[in-house]
Amino acid sequence: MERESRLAGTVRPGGRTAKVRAAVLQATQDELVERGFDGLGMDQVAARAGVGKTTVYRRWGTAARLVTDLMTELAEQSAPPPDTGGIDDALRANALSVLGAVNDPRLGATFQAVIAAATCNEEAATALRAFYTRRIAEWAEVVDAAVGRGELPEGTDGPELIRAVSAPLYYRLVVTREPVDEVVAERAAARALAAARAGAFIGAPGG
Amino acid sequence: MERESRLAGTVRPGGRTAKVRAAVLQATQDELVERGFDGLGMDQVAARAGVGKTTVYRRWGTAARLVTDLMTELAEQSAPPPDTGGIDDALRANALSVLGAVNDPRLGATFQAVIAAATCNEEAATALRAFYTRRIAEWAEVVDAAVGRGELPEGTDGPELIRAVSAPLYYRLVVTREPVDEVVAERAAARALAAARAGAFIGAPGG
DNA sequence: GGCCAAACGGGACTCTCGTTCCATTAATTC
DNA sequence: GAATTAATGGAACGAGAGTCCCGTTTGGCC
Repeated sequence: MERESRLAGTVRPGGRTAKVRAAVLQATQDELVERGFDGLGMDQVAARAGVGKTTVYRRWGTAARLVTDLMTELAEQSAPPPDTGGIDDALRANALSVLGAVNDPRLGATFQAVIAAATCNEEAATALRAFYTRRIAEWAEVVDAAVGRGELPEGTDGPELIRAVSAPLYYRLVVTREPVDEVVAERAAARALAAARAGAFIGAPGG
Repeated sequence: MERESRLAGTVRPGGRTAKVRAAVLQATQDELVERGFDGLGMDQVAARAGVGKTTVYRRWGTAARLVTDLMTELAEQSAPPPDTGGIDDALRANALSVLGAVNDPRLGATFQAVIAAATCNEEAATALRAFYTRRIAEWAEVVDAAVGRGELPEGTDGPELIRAVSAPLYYRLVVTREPVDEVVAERAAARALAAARAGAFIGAPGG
């Protein structure tokens, strides 16, 4: 059953409603760190936030929506890519920023939760895709600039190259569940760069 | 609460127990295709399999275990890598075999379910990791053979190269949820190969 | 074929999750 | 600051998932 909820776009911003939202999202993240996504109960979130469970159900409805709202909140706080330095530094910076996010206790737990929510909830999946589309587009500009400076072959597909940097990291995180450290991150950046320099990213229609 | 269940290693193989297991796993896969992992109910699986729900709870306990058992069953039916042809054909074959699995209606739904189960269940995660560890090791032998024939630089890390081929596919499947087709698969293989030829896979301690 | 152990099946039971109702509190408007 | 509207909170309710009990069926073994 679909429930009309405003989430971010509240009718009366600033005031009790905003306080409730902040408290609930905070409590959600705390619970994710301690119990993970499958252990996330609306009851416990409400109790932890000092809020009635009716309110949580009314405004979010499901655990997946709770996590989705938390992600969009955190997404607005992330830093933009740098526009200085060579492309090798930029790709390394990209890999390391992913690394920093997934290895941070709070962010990492949230990350895992969002991916878990996306695997069984279409709305969460859409939000996750939108987040990465924007993030990839931002970093792709850095690639375009590098192409303009002659650091990479003409026609190099920026979004594809950025995806190629983070793909190995997420593959380890989600599929094989191997630990991800600086060595893995830097190698991912180096390998993508090597393929790009060899012209392997030329001619792909961007997404 | 932990429940002792045998799953694959049944005390009395062949007979009623085996029939029940086959029927339940079949029903599980059918339900996954129709409803996905989050819509998987033990009741419905039991009913569909023509089996008492008590039996399903007794032997599997949770939906995650059901899916895990299904995966280990399917894992034993998968084809080994070819040992003929050049490394470029082999990597392409690897990417296309992943593609075939995730795009097959039944296998694809099961795949998604296993990953979903792994994100919120440690046992499923362990089974998934074990599956990929074995799969990667099998294909890494093909890489080693290519190194022996001089097709790739000495010291190329086989497991890492194989991971690099499938990583972009799973990244799309799980994280960005973009469609995965032959073009994407072949590009993934080509890019990994380009990086390998450039020596970007030399010197990584294998996993 | 008869005995025993193990697995299965049905039904009742409990408990958790999610919903509904309504009184209360806070924010906006005049 | 009084009226109005929207959001909150508590409590009771109902549905569904998971558990338990015990009688029945099946397969192994002599």
